[in-house]
Amino acid sequence: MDDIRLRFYNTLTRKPEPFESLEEGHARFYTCGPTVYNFSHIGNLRTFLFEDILRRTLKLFGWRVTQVMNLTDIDDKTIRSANEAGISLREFTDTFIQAFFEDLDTLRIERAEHYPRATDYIAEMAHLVKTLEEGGHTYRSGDSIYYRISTFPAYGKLSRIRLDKTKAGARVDSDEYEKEDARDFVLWKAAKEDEPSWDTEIGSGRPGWHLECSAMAMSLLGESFDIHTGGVDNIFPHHENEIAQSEAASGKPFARFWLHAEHLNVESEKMAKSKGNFFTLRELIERGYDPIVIRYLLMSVPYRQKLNFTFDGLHAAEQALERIANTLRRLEHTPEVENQGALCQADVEAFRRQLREGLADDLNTAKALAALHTVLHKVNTALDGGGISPKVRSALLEAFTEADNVLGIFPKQEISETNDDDEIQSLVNQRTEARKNKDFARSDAIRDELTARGILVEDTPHGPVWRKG
RNA sequence: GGCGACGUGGCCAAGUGGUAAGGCAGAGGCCUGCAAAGCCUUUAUCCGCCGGUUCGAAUCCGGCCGUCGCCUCCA
Repeated sequence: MDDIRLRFYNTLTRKPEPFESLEEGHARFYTCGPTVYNFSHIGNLRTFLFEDILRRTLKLFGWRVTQVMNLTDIDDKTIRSANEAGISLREFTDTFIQAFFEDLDTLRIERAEHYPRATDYIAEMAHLVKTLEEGGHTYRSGDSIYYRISTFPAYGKLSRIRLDKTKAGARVDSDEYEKEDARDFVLWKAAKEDEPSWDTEIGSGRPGWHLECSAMAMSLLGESFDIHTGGVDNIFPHHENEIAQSEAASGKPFARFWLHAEHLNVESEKMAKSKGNFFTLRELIERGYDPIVIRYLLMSVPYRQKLNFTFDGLHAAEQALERIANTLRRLEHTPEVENQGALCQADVEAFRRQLREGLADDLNTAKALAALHTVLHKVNTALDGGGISPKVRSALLEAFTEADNVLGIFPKQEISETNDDDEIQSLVNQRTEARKNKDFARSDAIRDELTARGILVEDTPHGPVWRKG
């Protein structure tokens, strides 16, 4: 299985490329994180989930991973919202940073190694501007500092945008500051009275958005690293500007791979507050949806495809997961057989291979999930037929653990040993007794009572199995 | 106008030259005292349309139609 090579579609080259890390065995990547002025919506989370699959896949393929995800805790929106709430910026963003981490946990998204806050890296940002100034890439207008795009010939290499062909006047620049060229962007905003500002080596003010990511990425990962990710909307101008800043300052290539997650639509429409189809994770959970169902749905479509988030889709995901859980439960409650069994080692190996091939193919989660469903079907058939031998069964469980380390969708071990377990077991036993005596009226009555308590009983060839429904 | 993505059965979706994975939903059946779970059978001679290349295309090329995204701070 060592022959399977990880490949990613690189926005920079617009081609799939085999992944190699700059540092032997160590993959370093930077992911644009949330602007913490609100709760994360499912579109945000889709991108964060894609990054979760990325880091888990890198680990599956043997890399040590260092992931950095920034927290943008200073921008126009955070400042305005904090002012409206009448609290400090720090206090305001703390709340949403905490909420953000809660949402990650809810969706079983693994923690990155670093979550730098923009406001903790002001000195680094100022220093980066200083370097750019010394290199002649900037100019000042008022007390603000701008990046002069004409000094960076490679500008546009990521987005392949040609600024001279861009539709003129498509959008009026609302910035109050004076720029020499409409294409230039602000690195450093002059201090204003009602805004937070910092005194730095380049003067007093606050950082521009693009600057934050360049400074934090280079501080924590170095001037060159392996992968940079984000949503497709970041390609231009954000990532283009990051490249311009970073490479002009360091003289070295910034990130080698650029991976971008497509957006998510809701019921075929762009998610927007004005359309009433805007969902935060919290809202969906309040409506009674299991976070794992949401996770499954979000990963059922590969990250570079638009995903149409629908309630029908949520139901389909729910059913698919139910099927997975049922098979795992069957496997757990069915005794092993002495003979060869009806599932062979080769079936397990085929599953492991297909899972890896799917993930290696630019994180094709749809393919990976299909591989899982295929092996699950084989398991069910075997369980109905010749059974599964101890040897194959243990290989299978190992393969499942490996798969779930990447997918993260298996039901968690139910450790909820409630106080009435004995009572329920007693009822189940009484029902079994009644069935033995063909007293089906009584056995059905007991089953109804259990159902009312939220307990589902299933009669298997190996006796009754019950669970909380 | 510039750059780009996409169009596969009722729905989601895999598939990038060799003859349509998988899931959900529907129908019939097996198993079951009845259920539940599971299994079996069944639903695309066809992959937006037209033309071309090829022994052979959903997959390559050209045109058309349609949907969508970005074009200065929205994942």
